Amino acid sequence: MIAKATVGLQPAPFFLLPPSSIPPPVSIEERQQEEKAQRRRSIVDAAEAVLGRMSMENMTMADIASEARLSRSLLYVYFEDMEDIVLAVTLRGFEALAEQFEAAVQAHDAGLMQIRAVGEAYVRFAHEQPTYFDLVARFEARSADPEAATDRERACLAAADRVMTAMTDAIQNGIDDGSIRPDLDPTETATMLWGYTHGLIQLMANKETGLKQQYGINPDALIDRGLDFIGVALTGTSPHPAPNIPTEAFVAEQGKD
Amino acid sequence: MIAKATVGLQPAPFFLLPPSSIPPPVSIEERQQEEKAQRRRSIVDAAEAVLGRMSMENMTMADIASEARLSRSLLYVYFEDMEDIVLAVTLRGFEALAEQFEAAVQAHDAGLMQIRAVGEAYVRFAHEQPTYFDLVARFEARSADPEAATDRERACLAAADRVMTAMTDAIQNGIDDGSIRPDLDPTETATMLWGYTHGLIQLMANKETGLKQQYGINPDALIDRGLDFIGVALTGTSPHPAPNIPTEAFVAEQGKD
DNA sequence: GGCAATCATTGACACCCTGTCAATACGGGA
DNA sequence: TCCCGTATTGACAGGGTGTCAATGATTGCC
Repeated sequence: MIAKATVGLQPAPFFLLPPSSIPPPVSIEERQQEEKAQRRRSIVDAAEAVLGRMSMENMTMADIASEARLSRSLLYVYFEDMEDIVLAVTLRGFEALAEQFEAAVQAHDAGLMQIRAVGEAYVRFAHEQPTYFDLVARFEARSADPEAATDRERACLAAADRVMTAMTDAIQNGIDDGSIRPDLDPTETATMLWGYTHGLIQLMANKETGLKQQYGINPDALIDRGLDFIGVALTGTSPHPAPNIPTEAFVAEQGKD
Repeated sequence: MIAKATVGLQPAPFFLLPPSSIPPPVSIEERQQEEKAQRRRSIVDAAEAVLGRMSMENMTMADIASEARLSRSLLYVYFEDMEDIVLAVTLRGFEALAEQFEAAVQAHDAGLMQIRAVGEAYVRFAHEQPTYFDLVARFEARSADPEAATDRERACLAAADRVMTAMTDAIQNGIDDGSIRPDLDPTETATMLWGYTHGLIQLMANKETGLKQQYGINPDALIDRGLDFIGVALTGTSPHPAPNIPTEAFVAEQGKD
């Protein structure tokens, strides 16, 4: 990760600065702000590292503090409580996910392919960044109070919106280019698909071994099949000219075999 | 709630029993077992009642004990810890859900209708028994160690299996009666659908207000649309004879508008 | 009925975690 | 060098958990 450079404000040449200075900031106050932000970042880094090796329920403030080599009290200066810190890590997770989704959309032309790629990106995300995935899942499982949201919660919701937007765009593209049936509402469908894929991937992530040994299910194959399944629904015709639902009489007839 | 009657073992008429006796048990040891079970049940009742008015994170052993009018220490005699108690409530949730699913399947003849009814039953369940739904969702979000499972965890998994079986049966019925396309594997498809519907309903349950005010989405309508969507995928043809994916050239052409 | 044994129940304790606050250390400006 | 505001910390109170020895109740036996 590369820290974002301060744009449009050139620092003095390094050979004019006292040795302890850090390049970008100019005024003292500015440097103090920068240091504060840096400290905040290092706390979030520490929390992320700890979450890489233990679950959230077991993590304590002391764990984070010792990982960051700070006193526990200091964490409360920079963050409300542990929930606040965890939300900061969660925000990183959502942002990483949004980037993956946006890249997936850009990598293809046809809308249907873009949606498929988004699904595959989410599978990869869950696999390669399990810490982030767990945090995103946890956030999705929380009931979000509409108005009464923290700044940090709002930031997560905004990043989640980027995720949704990527999917909405892909669906709109698909409708425009004819690869997705036109009777779908892009926003509504994106929401549905988000719920679907999240649900399926969460199921796979958590019940993988159980499903494998109890039902003989191959997780990767199932996910593939699941994405195919969504593809069928996206291309198929509207459900309202009802499909082949047999009459009760027909079913009774079948039952005689 | 009416306690299940002990079948096939008639108690003595109540006027022949000493006033303190409880009808069914015969031997003393048997009665002690029954009392033990009753106490366990009353603890789970208490936990369920408490969960009806506060979230799991906020609940404490003291809350459960006071609701059950027992000392906190006693809870540890009957259960390992709070997790154990909560799992017992979760088991009730899974069993209630399984009953709903089985009833939904029995209420219809055509497989596709059965699956639709199962979906609607799940929506109703989430709406009418939110405590159970939250517990089921929490259980689904936990990574289940395959072998290293508590007895109580195993019981939950068994109840979850009933849920899956109801869906598998419905899909098999649908394939047999022609209302569902025959190239689907029932078990695999049931797993997929469970993940999908759970994901969608969880999304709706938690983000309802947010989606409503940010995207103008009507939750109930979205769920309906979502079940339609699944219906399309269940009836549609196999994806492998690929749908209308436009060539890159075609897309480029479209882009010129 | 009385007594010993067994079981159910409880209060008290030690430990851990959280969140706060007064006290201390640090660094810039006069 | 000293003063002042900020950063940092140790120590504390409060509350939750899980355990254990002590107490109370019930049963089996005489």
